[in-house]
Amino acid sequence: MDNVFEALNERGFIKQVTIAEQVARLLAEKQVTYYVGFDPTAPSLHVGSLVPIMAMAHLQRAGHKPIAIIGGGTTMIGDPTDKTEMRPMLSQEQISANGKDILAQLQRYLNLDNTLANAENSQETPSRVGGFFNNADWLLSINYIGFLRDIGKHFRVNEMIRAEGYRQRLDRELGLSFLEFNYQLLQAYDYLYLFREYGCQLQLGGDDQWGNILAGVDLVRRIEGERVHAVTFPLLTTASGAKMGKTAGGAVWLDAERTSPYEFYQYWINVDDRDVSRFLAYFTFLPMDEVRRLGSLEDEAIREAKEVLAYEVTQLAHGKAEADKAQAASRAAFGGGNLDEAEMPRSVIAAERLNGGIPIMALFHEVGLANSRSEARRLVQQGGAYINEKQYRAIDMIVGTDLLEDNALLLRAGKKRYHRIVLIEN
RNA sequence: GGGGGUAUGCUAGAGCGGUCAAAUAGGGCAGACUGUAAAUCUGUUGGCUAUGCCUACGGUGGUUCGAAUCCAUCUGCCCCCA
Repeated sequence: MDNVFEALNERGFIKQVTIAEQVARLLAEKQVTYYVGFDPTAPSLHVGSLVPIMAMAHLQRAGHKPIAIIGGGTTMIGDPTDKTEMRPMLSQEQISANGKDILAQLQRYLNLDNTLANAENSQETPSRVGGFFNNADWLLSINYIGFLRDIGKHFRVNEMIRAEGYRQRLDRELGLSFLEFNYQLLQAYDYLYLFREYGCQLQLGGDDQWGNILAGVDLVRRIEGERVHAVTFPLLTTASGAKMGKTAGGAVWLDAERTSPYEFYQYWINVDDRDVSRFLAYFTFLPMDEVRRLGSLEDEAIREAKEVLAYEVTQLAHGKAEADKAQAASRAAFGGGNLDEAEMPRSVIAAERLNGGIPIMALFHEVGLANSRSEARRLVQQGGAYINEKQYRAIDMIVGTDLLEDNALLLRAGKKRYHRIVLIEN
């Protein structure tokens, strides 16, 4: 095993560590079981989760054993650390359904045994294959009095309220419900449980989880007398300060249904110049030499780096075929390539509708390039509406068959959003 | 349990009873510039069968010719006292 810890550090994954030398040595000496928790409130992960996923993948490639858990139990509490608001409470069915989808996504990056999804697939289990669990499995059945006596007694309230996350909530007017106050205990208990059942010795998470993770570290030490470890990732923001992975239409999801490979690719190729080298280090497996080379490109040349970034990340998330298509489409749309071949959002309409003519506003609205007719109207008025790369500014424009090229129309809204309309007979 | 405060558009946050689809900022969108970048400038930002109409200012019900603005009540949140 090479030095993964150093590799992770070099790639920028490490923000805080319990004891760096110990963790580095541990990872160098033997196979370590490590875990990361994922939020199961949506049926898909988004690009923000790629940081922990990539870190896990690096570790697994280095021979260590991952465990991914979804917080079916803790989600029912709501982590007060993300002080914005309480997370929505979902039913257990919903959470485990989401969990299945999330597992499928994780499996693109990690070799995980899908105990949760379908048991039939468990052939031989190589030792590196990781696990995937829902902490509801052990949290839901907890006996209150027993938990208080066994676990609760190890937590000092004065210590807890001194912690940053809680203090903020207490200082502000938001307040903190008793329910939320218990979140940390449950997360700590997860760690204890995974240590006991699977010998898990390392938990990784976002830096906002530091306090919660340490609570688990302490709990294991107090009860089991064993030293386990914690590593946090820096919380990613883009160079312009926005939260990573947010875009006009909302989050950038890993699910191809929610964010098409093309859009996904576009997200990455459009990142701020200043983010390119960091992102290459985080989100691709390219050797650091290559990352540094690409990252040092300047001005126009940096587009090469962005293209590599977009291609690599898309390939990891959606596979080579999709990445190739997304790349071709992007080149076509922005590099003067062949737009006809390009893979882009498309829809079909009946030929006879076009014979009658369709108002331009209705057309842009219908294909989703505008959220309402009013928005479409604005788009047209402001010169953002193009058909076959020709701008149309008249709101009373009627689109008819005369505009067809190869039996299709290429709509464009603004600079970057394309949509192809293909005619079908009947 | 008692007293007080607050609830506005994507967010934050103004808003004399009429001239409020609602100031301002951020965000979004579009245009110019450019490298599918950043910064900057300009326009725009509820919906629609569109110089007008409809729906909106926590819910409901009132007062009024007329309410986001007044009253009652309900709900949520916050603060103080117990």
